Amino acid sequence: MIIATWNVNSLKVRLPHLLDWLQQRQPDVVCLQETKTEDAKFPADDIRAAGYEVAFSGQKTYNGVAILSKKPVTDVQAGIPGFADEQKRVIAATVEDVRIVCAYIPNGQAVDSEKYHYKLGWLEAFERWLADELKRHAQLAVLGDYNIAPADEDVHDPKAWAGQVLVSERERAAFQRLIALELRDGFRLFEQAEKSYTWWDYRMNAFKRKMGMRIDHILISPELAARCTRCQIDLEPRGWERPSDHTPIWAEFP
DNA sequence: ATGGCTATGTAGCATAGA
Repeated sequence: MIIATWNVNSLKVRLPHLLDWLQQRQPDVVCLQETKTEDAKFPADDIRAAGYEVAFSGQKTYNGVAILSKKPVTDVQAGIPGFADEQKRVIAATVEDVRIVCAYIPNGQAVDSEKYHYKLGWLEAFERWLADELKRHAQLAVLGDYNIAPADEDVHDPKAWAGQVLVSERERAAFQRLIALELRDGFRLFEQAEKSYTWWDYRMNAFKRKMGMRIDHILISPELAARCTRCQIDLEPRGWERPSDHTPIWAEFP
């Protein structure tokens, strides 16, 4: 089984890229973020025609998440239980024996802004919920755009970014609390190339200049980690015409 | 270099992303 995550930055614009990538990579499960599409306009028929079941929770203009799966999905849950949030940032579903959580964690805008505090509160609720999910599901995978670069090696210019949103202490501490629940950073289970990133700014040729950040992650429970044989960032779609600013990352469980 | 790009909603720019 291959599970993947990709912030598509508008599913409407990126649908051709998504369909090409599904055809090429043949992932079993794909988590999408920033679909920016209300449910009534979700392109479910195109995705089903490509051989995937799909569960989605979206809104106009902002946010929006979806889970695609070749196998049937059950127990679909949108949003964090008990946490009131207008923004469509989470959907979870079970595929075979694996619990999949797809998350678009808030950006936070700037340290100590209103949105930053929303991000920290959101992460607190997320952590509480995941602790509960871990008790119920031995095989748990939490995929998505975390909007946190966990360590300096995940940042192209750590000095320039020091203390800023995406790398600030409080955000990284929140990320480490997820790890402390007994979730592993799938990407770091394996040796990886230096300057491995999942997001590059559209401006200033950042992708070509390798000026990126690793902010999209696949966190997995110990039982899944024991089964994981590979975890890779797929750079190819970021080089396509009119790309998302994020590129997919996937993990394999034979 | 406090800009630089892209997407959306909506009709000339504002907001948001990261």
